[in-house]
Amino acid sequence: MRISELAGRVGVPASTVRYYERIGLLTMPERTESGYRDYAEDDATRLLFITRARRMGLSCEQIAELVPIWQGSNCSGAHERVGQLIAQKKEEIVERVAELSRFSAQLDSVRAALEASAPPPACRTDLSCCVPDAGNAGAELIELGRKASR
Amino acid sequence: MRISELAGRVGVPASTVRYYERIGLLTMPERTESGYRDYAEDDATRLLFITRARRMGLSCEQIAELVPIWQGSNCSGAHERVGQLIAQKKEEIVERVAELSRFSAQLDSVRAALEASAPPPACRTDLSCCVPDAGNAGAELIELGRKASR
DNA sequence: CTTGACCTTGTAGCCCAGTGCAGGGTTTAT
DNA sequence: ATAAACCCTGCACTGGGCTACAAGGTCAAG
Repeated sequence: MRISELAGRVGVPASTVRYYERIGLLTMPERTESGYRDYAEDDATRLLFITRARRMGLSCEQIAELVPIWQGSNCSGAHERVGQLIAQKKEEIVERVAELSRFSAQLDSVRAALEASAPPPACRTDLSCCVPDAGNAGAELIELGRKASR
Repeated sequence: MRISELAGRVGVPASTVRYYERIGLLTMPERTESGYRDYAEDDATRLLFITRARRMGLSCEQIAELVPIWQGSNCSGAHERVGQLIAQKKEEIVERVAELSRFSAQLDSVRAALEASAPPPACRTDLSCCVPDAGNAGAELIELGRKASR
């Protein structure tokens, strides 16, 4: 498939695909007679992995380290390195989740404070005040955090 | 307290504190006779909030929107807006946590695949070995990926 | 056989979030 | 009273991750 089809499927601009190739995140694809890039299905999968990892806040450099492992393509001495890397990533994730739940708690307390301080009538003209419960997201977060850390 | 003490407490360079002031994330503090910035305790709390939010991947712009709310300082018509914003942020957080835990699971399955395939001794010297069960791990990742995207 | 949509390379530019001077002034310790 | 350690402003620069543009080649439809 041509570059714009690949890009379109995954939802990134073609320029980004070329950029990923340039920095080595995507391998150089086959070329047609006339020099057009010609991608295989695998490339779509790989690009998808990359874009997801990006959305999760991994840098291109980190992804570059992860991709060959994900594709199971690098050998010699990789085993312990991989274990190391994965353990490290998971630690980061656990820490991140913990921070997220703390942040969520902060947000909760702000809302609680706002609701507790009966909004002075002056404050609003009418506006049936203050959001209904935004869900027990806090508890859910902690639960998720525990799962993630196992 | 002076800028470097504030910065030191929160663990950022003083230059970053000045930067946050410049872009409006931190309000301009008192000044000493000689023009030095002179911070109060509150500023430390606020800076901490900011750095946490940054570490969680919020942009400075998003934080700028959040900070005045967090400090409960803007009234008139803020109530429903606040609730909205907080609910939205929390949704984002929940989604983010979910993604993180899915990613963590992906990493687990990669490691599991690697460990299952007892590292062949040949692997050390012979570059042609390459992780046997890689294909399987890949499939699993794609499966996980599909789940994630739903 | 031309028009328009695609592709190529290369280089340059953008935005964000800082970071690092230069060229000064101030405070504190010895 | 002098050195070290801080502080000030302003401006330039970096690095990551794209994104746009120029100048051209390819290809299918009308």
